[in-house]
Amino acid sequence: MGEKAKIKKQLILGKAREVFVEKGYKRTTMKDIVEKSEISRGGLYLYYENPAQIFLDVLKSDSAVGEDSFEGEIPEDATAADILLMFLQEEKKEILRKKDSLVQATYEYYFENKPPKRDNILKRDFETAVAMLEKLIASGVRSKEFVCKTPAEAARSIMYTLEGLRISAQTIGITGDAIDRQIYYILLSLGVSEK
Amino acid sequence: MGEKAKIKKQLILGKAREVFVEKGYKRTTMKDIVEKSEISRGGLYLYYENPAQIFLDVLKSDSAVGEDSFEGEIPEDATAADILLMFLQEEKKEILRKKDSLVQATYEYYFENKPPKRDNILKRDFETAVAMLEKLIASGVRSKEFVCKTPAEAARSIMYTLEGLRISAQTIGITGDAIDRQIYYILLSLGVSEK
Amino acid sequence: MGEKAKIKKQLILGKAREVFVEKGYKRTTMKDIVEKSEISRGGLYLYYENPAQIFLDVLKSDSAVGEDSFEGEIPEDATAADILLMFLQEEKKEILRKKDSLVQATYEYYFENKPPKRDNILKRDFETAVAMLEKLIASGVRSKEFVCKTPAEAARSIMYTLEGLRISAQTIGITGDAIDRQIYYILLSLGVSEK
Amino acid sequence: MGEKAKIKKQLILGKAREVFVEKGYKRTTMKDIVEKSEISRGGLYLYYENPAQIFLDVLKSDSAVGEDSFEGEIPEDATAADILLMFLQEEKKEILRKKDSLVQATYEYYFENKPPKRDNILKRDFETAVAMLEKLIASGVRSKEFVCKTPAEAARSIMYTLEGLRISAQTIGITGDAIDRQIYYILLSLGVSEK
DNA sequence: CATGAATGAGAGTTCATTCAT
DNA sequence: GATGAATGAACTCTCATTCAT
Repeated sequence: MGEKAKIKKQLILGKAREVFVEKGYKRTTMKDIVEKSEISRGGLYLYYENPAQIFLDVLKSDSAVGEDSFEGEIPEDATAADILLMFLQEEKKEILRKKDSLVQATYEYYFENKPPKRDNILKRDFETAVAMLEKLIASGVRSKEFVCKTPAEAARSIMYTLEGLRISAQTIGITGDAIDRQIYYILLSLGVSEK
Repeated sequence: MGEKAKIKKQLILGKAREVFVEKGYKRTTMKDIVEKSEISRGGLYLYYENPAQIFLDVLKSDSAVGEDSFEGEIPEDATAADILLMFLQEEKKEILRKKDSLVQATYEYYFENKPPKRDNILKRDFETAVAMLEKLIASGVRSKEFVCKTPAEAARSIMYTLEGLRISAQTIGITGDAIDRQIYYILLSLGVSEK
Repeated sequence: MGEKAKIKKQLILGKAREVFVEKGYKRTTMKDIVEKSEISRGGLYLYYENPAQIFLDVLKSDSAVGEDSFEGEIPEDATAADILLMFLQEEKKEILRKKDSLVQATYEYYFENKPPKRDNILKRDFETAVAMLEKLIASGVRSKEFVCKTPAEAARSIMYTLEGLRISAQTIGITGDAIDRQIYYILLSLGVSEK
Repeated sequence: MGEKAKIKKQLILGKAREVFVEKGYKRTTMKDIVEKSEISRGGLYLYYENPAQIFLDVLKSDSAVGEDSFEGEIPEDATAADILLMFLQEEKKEILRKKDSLVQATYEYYFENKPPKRDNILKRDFETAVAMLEKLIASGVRSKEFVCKTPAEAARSIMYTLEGLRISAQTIGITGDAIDRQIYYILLSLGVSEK
């Protein structure tokens, strides 16, 4: 029944995700998930021992989804600057998308459950993105599109800026324009002049 | 009366701050604050109606403290780059300081209590810092220390990066070295070469 | 499930009734009911959201009980005066019965929860009794037992008098004799002379 | 300082009355009275040991007011029927007057604090009114206005009816018309035909 | 006498978790 | 495996009452 269990878990996860998106992590109760999933109270415990476990699984499945969603859409002849711009604009959309976002819940979760070093999905995703950006920048430097002595730090800087924008969107609020200006500044810092 | 009440509020605030630092915002209960403050259950309600009110006051008093703490220490002959570096290193210390930090609680609070536009202390502090940095950068440009076409965006970029580092410290963890490298990259972006 | 729930509700209702009888409406706490019912604190909330809901259900079940309890006992050959007397003496018993009476709690409930027009059980019961009395008096008039030009008002007058006796029993106290004298006066007013 | 104390008590009583009228007996808290009276929390306890004592005093002062308020207004040449009608119409007004009425609070008080036999103000007032009515009816009988064999019971019947109307006004609601019809029925029962 | 800050018992309510069926 | 009724600890908040000033 490992098969059946997986299907059930998927079902729970999907519904739980909706709840987490809507209410964040802390405000979500087992009851909420039980009601959304149309599963029995006891049934939930057959698959998950506590709310944290559920959330972690939601996060995992989300992380898996995010990975390949980007790659496919890149045109053959795209320049490094094109790709970077695409990436940043994708991030912009996600930052502005308040609804249907796990951002808040994720932060909340990590506030409560301090980094278990390994198995820190957030960190893995972050590092993956950094590595990708670094390669991209390095390639842009090679093709003379970018000017950058430290692609590794540039990549990290971009990621921290995005992270800063993301959290700011949740707390102090942020406009699309403000993000655009930051995107512009990032490209500027890499020596890209015209837009 | 008003005087005494203020003193009592200060006392409660101090203790409440400790609790918020330790447990974050959501996990903190009135009971926690009551116990720490060595005040009676009902007594707390004489001064504050709910945890949100207490937290906001803690935040306010913290914001007030932060404001003037920096100014005094700047040497007369400090260059713009010196000052910027000092500011960034101050921030570094604060980012790394897990204990005695309200960061987490603050984010949690703003997750729950969405932007009251005005009176958003976080935003006000952010904008104040941006304005200060912008002036600093502009002055650095004038003195030929910095190269920067868009001081406003540069200032914001620095602030978003710091915000990204701050939240990362709470979620995926971060080292002092990593922050140093970002500081270095910021200066680099402003055209400062030797360190 | 629905079946079991109903049985449990009945059980709670029975115990809650005891508490309401003993302590009235306002002084009754959820805790009281919980303790009497030998149910858990949270358990009660599975069936009822607040004390008002419980009380209303107690009232409903009581109202249902009262309805048919009277009819069956009337002898075939009873005259209108006989029946009226029987009714009044039944009421007398109830008025004097301090213990096992929901009267006080009922009044208290309706003080707090002002007339929801429909669904006002008290009113419904009152009007039902008025209608019954009116028919009875009219029939008595036809059979020359009673003299009454306004059976509708006579019926209401009887009911208001009973209500007055009932509340007086709870506040200023009342004796069986006093009620008897009022019963006598009622019959007298309807032109019934010998007793 | 017995004099000063009395003045203070009067002040408290007046304000407390307002609160009791507005919120009833049980829902009224010491806090409410303190706030309305603009007296200190501790100060209240200097004069009254508990809410019951305050209410009883309010009731007493009210009872004193009611006593003489009626007598003065009777015209010299009024017949017994005139006076009775005046009395009943006065009562009607009071019954309909939901606001500015201590009725509910009074019932609530007597529910909680069972009749101390002596010193039952409610009873005393009731009996006073009964005695007055009895005299009135007897006088009416002598002047051939009324037909009544048992003025004592007639008087009591009127009072119970009024009591019934009063409580009904608070629970199931009642219209002015309905009261009028009862007044009409009372007069009819006393053999008064034209109105 | 008078004050009002402080107390603490106790009310209502919620929720993660268990366990008999 | 699956259910959902039941549990009880924990939380928020209120209020009569006290007592140092």
